[in-house]
Amino acid sequence: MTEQTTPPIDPADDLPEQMRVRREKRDRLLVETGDAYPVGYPRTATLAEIRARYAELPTDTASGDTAAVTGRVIFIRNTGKLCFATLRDGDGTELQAMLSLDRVGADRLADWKRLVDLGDHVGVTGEVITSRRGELSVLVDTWAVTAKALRPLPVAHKPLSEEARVRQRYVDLIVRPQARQMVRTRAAAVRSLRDSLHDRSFVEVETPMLQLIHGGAAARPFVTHSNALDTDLYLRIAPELFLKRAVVGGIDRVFEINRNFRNEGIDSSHSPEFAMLEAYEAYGDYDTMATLARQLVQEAAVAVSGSTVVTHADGTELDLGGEWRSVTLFGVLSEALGEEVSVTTERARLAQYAEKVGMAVDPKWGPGKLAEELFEELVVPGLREPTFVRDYPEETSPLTRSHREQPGLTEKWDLYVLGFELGTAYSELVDPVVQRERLVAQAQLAARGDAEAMRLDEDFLRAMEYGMPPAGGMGMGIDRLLMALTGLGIRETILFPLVRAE
RNA sequence: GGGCCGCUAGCUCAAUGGCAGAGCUGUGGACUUUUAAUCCAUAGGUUCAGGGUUCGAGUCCCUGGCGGCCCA
Repeated sequence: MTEQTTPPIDPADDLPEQMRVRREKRDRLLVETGDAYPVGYPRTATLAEIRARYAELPTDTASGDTAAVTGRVIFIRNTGKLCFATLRDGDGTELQAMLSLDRVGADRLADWKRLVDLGDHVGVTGEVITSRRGELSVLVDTWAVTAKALRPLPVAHKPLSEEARVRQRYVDLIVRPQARQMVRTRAAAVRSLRDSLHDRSFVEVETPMLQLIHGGAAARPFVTHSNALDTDLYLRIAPELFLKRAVVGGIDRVFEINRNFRNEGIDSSHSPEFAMLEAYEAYGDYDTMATLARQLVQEAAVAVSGSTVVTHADGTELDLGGEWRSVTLFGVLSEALGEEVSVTTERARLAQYAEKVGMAVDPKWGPGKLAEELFEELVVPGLREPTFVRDYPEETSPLTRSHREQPGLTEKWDLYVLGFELGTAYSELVDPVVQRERLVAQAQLAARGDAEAMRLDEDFLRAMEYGMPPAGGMGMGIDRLLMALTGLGIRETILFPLVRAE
């Protein structure tokens, strides 16, 4: 129940002291200087421009030039008659401002000490000089608060808790250079992917996020609702079926970089929304896609770090250069088991291996799925260097062309690095009759309650019946790529990852 | 879904069942060359929420919330 007659309690009354103090400073700025949030500041140079222009200015020298600069106060040291502040620009460049009694006068010096806090945005105008310690500085004549911060910054030299970093990324970005760097690293990597694909005549398209039927992968979808159509829609789990429609229509080299949504677990390597590159190339196959994937990653590494050898946050190096190791699924699994297994190995024997290593076996798994599970358990954690794992069983890859030489296998590879899957590619299945058979089988699984199985997409099958050229298709996780390039967890690579409500 | 660990000042963290603390931050003061400045003084708490045991609970028990790790 709301009491209408009494005025609401001033929320400021209930604030922690430090926020109350900052609000009072804001009020004083409004009253005494007219504004705490002016429309701008007559800036003549960015901090980076000043740093570049006066890089050679010797210690304890006055340049004779006046500049007006802006930045967030990230460091402040006030003494009796001389104050120092470090300003930082959005690009991370820092520059010192110095306020001396003889330049700004007693009143404005007192104002500075009284009203300016760590975290405020300010503009300062004065001569560009170097301090006695050689620090490039603006010796201030006039200054203004351009945006008063009402919340204190966290302690600069203690790491924020993991949770605070993710929930308040804006604070993380202010206090942690690596967080700012990740934003730019990610942008550089994504830009590199686009440039590399454009260089190879791939056309970028955007296909539906909202789909009537979700398909192209095995995953549980998010469901939403269209009021206009009065029908449920799915957030896409993959763009695959639309990109193939585009190839049918003659977009021979096509790609999309966009988000997929999977209504599944959230942990250090899984986000419910994740960015993905998918590319299709008419008259390509899984070999041309392997070359493409390798070049995309190597060019992204160079774009991000200048070398195909990337250095991770913990200091370890990862060499992404050269040709990459290429193995077959059953070859590398046989190696791990110490005995030869193949796609024709009976399920019972594979189940024995699973039991031996203490793996839980789902009775619904066929021999192909069982082999893949064994591979994931025994082999994947050790795949640190980039490795193509080729030739998966037909059983688990319904949208993949059968192997041109080996019955029961498909022309599919998964690319592993640092023990996780970075990408996957197929020689695409383009026979519409076989495609329909396999999709019908999947739909029957769905009817038995397998939420991950695909429903039958008749429009996709109709498109295929018009004839899709032979093609290679490839998918790569963008967040995973950033993990490979930086060695960080997925929540660090995503600027604003989904978190539970506070 | 299961198990374990955590949640205390703005931030990072202490505190045998017995007065809820430190550093940084803040506030007041000193200091015209600081670089995580220094010195003096000082403020700041619904200990995640609710319930229970107890003379007494941040601490023990129960329920819930949020987070992390491991497992499925």
